Amino acid sequence: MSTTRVRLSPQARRQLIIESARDLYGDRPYEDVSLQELADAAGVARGLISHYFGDKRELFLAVMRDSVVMPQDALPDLVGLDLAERARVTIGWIMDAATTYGQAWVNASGTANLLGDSDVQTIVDDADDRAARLVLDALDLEDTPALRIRLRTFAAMVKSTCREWLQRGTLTREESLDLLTSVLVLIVSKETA
Amino acid sequence: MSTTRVRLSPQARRQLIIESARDLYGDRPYEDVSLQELADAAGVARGLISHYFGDKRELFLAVMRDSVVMPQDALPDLVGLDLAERARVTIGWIMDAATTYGQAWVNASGTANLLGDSDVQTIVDDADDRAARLVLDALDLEDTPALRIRLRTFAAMVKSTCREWLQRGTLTREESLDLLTSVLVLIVSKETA
DNA sequence: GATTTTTATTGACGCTTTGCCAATAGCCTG
DNA sequence: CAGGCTATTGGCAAAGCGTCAATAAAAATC
Repeated sequence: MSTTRVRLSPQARRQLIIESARDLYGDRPYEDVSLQELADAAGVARGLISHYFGDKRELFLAVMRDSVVMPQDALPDLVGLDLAERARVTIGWIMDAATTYGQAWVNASGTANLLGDSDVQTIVDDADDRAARLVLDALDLEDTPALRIRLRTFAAMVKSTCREWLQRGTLTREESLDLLTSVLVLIVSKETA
Repeated sequence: MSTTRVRLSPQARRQLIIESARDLYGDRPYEDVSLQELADAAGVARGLISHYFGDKRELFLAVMRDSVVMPQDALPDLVGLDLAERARVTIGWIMDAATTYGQAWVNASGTANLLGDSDVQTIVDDADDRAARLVLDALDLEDTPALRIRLRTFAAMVKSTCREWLQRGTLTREESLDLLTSVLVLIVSKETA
C-alpha cells in the first residue's frame, strides 16, 4: 500500500486542498470536521495542510475568501434604462449569482463574532463592500461613503432574502426581486437628510 | 487550598455557568475558550459543565438562547400615532434594546453553517421571528405569513445597521433611525403585488 | 545520463482538550 | 445526629492539533 507520492506546485496543491475542504464544509460544520478528514479528502498528509495554511482556522479562512467571491463578469447591458429598471436588473443579477457562486456569501452573513475573531467578519464585510460598489456602478451613482454604508446594510437584507428564497422556499424569485428592488430604490433615492 | 465546596440548586448553577460563559464569549471566540477556562470562570470543575450541558457546543447554544432574548416589557405607548410615527418609535425602541440587551442578537446574524449545524441558525431565526411579531403588534398589523417573512428579511438589515451604528460608528443614531424607519414603512405598505 | 540540489511531502512525537464515570461530600430529612 | 439524596469533584482514556526532522520526487548541474 505504498502509493507513489506526487509533487504538485504549491499553488495547485493549495487550490486542491481548498476545494476538497469546501466540499466538506458544505456538508458539515467547521469544528466537526477534523484536519485528518480534510487531509484524507485532499489525498494528503495532515502535516501538509499545516505547512500550507499553518492553522486549521487559517485553512477555513482561505476557503471562505475563495468561496465568497462574486463573478466579476458580465453585468447585463443597462444603457437607456431608468433607475428603477437598472435596480431591478442588478438585483436580479446578484440573486442569480448567489444561486451558483455566492452560496457562501449568503450563508456566512454575520458569522464573525461567534466563531472566530473578526477575521471572518472582515472577509464577509469585504464581500459586502464589493457588492455595494458593484451596485453603485450599475446604478451609475457616485461612490459616496454615505451611500456605500447604506448599501452595506442593504446587503444584509439581500442575503437574508436569498435565504428565504433559496433555502426556505418562503419567497418566490419574483417576490424577492420586487421586495429588494423597491427597497434599493428607496435607499439610494433618500437624500442625505 | 481546600476550598469548601458549595451546593447550589441546578437552576442557579446553570444560570451562573451561563453568565460567566457569556462574559468569556464576549471577549474571545467560541473555539478559543476551553472548557477549563469556562469552568474556572464559573468557579466550578470541568466535569460539572459536561454534567449540566453535556457538551461544549450545548453550553454555547444555551448561552445563545439566553443572550438573544429581547426584553418583553414596556414598548412605549403608541395610541394616536399614524403608521410612520409608530414605525419610528418601534425601531427606536428596538435599536435601544439592542444597545443593552440584544448585543448578541446583533452580532450573531447568520452564524449558523459555520459553527455548528443549523442549531445556532434556528436560535437566531427564532429571535428574528419574535422581533417580527413585536413589530407587527406595535404597528397594529395583521400577522400574515407574507408580512412576517418580509419583516424577517428586514431584521437582517436592522442588525446590520445597528452594527454600523454601534460598532463601526459609521452611522449616527438619527441616520440609522431614519433609514430603517423609511424602509420599514415601505415594506409593510407594499401590497402583495 | 549520473549526481547534486532543491523543496514538496510525509510520519511521528508531545501537548492540550474533550467526554466520561466512579468517587466524594454538601444539604435536607427524619 | 444519623442517613440518604444528589450536586460536585478529579482523574482516565481517546482524539485532535501544531511542530519538526526525515524522506523522496522533481529540477538543476555537470
